[in-house]
Amino acid sequence: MIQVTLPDGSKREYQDGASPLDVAESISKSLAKKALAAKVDGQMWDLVRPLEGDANVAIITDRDPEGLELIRHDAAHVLAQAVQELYPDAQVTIGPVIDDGFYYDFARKEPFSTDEFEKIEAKMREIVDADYPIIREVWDKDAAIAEFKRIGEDYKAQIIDDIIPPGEAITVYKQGNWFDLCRGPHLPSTGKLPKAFKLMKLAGAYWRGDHRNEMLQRMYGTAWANEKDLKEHLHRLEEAEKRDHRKLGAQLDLFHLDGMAAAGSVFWHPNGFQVWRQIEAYMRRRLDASGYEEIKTPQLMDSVQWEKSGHWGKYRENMFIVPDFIPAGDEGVEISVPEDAKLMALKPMNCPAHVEVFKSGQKSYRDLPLRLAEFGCCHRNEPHGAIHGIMRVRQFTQDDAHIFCREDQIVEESIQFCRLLESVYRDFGFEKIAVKLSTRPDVRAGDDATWDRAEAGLKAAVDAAGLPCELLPGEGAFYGPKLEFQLTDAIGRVWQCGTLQLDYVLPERLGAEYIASDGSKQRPVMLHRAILGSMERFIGILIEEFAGAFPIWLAPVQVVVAAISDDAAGSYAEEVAAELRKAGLRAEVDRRNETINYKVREHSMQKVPVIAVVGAREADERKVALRRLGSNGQQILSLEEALISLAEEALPPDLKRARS
RNA sequence: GCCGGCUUAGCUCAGCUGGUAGAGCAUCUGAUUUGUAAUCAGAGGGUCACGGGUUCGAGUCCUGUAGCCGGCACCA
Repeated sequence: MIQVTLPDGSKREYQDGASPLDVAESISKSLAKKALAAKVDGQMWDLVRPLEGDANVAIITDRDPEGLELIRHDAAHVLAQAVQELYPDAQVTIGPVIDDGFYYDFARKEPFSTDEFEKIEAKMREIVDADYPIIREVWDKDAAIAEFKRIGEDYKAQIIDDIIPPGEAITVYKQGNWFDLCRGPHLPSTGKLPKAFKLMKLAGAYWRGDHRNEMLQRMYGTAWANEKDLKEHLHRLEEAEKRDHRKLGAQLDLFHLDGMAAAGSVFWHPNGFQVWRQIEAYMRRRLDASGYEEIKTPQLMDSVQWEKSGHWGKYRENMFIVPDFIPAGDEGVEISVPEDAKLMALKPMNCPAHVEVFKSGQKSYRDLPLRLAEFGCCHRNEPHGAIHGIMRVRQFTQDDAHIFCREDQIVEESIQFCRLLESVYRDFGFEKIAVKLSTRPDVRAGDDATWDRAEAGLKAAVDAAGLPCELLPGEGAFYGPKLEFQLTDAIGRVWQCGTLQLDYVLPERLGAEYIASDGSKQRPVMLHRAILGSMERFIGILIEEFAGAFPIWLAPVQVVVAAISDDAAGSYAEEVAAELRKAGLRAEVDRRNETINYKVREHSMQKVPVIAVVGAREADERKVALRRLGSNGQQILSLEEALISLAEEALPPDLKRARS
């Protein structure tokens, strides 16, 4: 007999060899029906796999997150089986579960087409209807390799060969006459897979994620416990698409991109640049209040400078190189660069220039920490496939700063930085910030004691700011550990925004030093840090976060004064707008010959936070009718009241705080 | 950079199996002077991304290039 403890703490006895399904059946018929798998002593377990002794058993259904994961994993297997039945020349590789679904990578000469999805989905449904039992088998490693090779599945054979230690057994799951290497667990049979799945897209993916390997064909799918959840998911995707910053950028006339004229660079329009200016002004105030000094450094620097910093050797491919010579002035004459022309490079980052500023003149320990900030415009020649809207561009402006300090100041500076960052993000409305701490890589500069201190310092800093933090062991830069602060776009893609990196190497390479209290020359430590990351990316994320409806302090146009008829209220509308501008608001007038319905609709779609409607009545009584974006009521105020309350409302969050 | 897809008016898109382009919105003009999400009418606007080919004839078929989109790789 074995004793099973259920999640509620109750204990039951079963025959030896009983499975979780027996446990479920003994509890209730309906539970047995809903059961997908089990958790045995915290480990996922097939429903019909016999228990191996006394255990804690929890039955997993599609209500559990683990259940949904099982469904998606099985959907991947069913997809693979379907594809192989339809296309016997396709080889299977891997097919994991991802957020909202799964994918499967196939090797096949001929490209798949999304036109074939319908056929594949139909075959998948057939496999579900066939209700093949999914059977777990334990195979010997060498036998498994031989078998997968025999049936022509070279990728599978290679996976087994590479990841399974010699002598260890592997598990194979069979459904019908199809089988796959898999750790499991799985549903008891294919009939248990809800048909709430859908193939979503095709993509290329390198075998084992290495660009030197051949490219496989990846099929992405989504799978849910029921039709309703699937529908909701698809609806969410549709809604998210409407928030795409590229779409809204055009609709709200914020910016445009032109891949022909300037691939990867943004043409900011008045509306978009107004948002930029508000953000920049806000950041300046925050930096000024936090002991930073703003500088401006050269866009182009001599290649010699980049050689010294080490970028020329390692990152030259990503830099824009500009030969320093005077080309022939005549039209039609082909330009040839003289061989002895000096080379310059557009800066891909600001650090070396900031070190130059630090180095000019003598620095004393009394000057530290020295915090040099710059809205630095950088150029990086990114691979063309990497460019994405305004999120990943080739010209971008970092809200960059470098803190030069003594080693014993690192922790305090890091804490201050994390607190500042947290407060800034909160002002922009971001509550959830993903923080990653990347620690020492295998190949690194500096001794372990220094790394210990540096890593502990960064950890202490995130803790002090009250931010949860995930460790990424081995992911740090070779010169120091780093913190990354990530935000998520409308469809769940994660973007790095803020960063804090410790650097002992660059001050050394470029010979930065200060005079210590004992008169000796010392190396400062350098903290690279950015809060927004890049203006472009951050604005892109803001657009998606707010679906284009910026909070009033950021909105390009804060108030539109719409006249009901030009004859009756046109000049009063001008007067109201002038007063609003005097009160510091960004206001526009709409006295076009259009109906008020039309104007309200248009400015609402342009996501203007406040529409001030004025007609004959308002002009007579010197009032305004305010209509807020997203509500259809109106608020009638005297002009004076409106000016005071709107000016207060439109104040940036930091200035609002300073008031109270 | 790699795999796949896409590219028709300022924008969103039609254009069947090849017979030299069409709608809505926007723009302009006129009428209307309007009370909270589209007033009516008229007009202008396209080398169908670009280059080459097949064909009597190409937006449509083939091919090359570029850009964009979705992933992958990259992201100091």
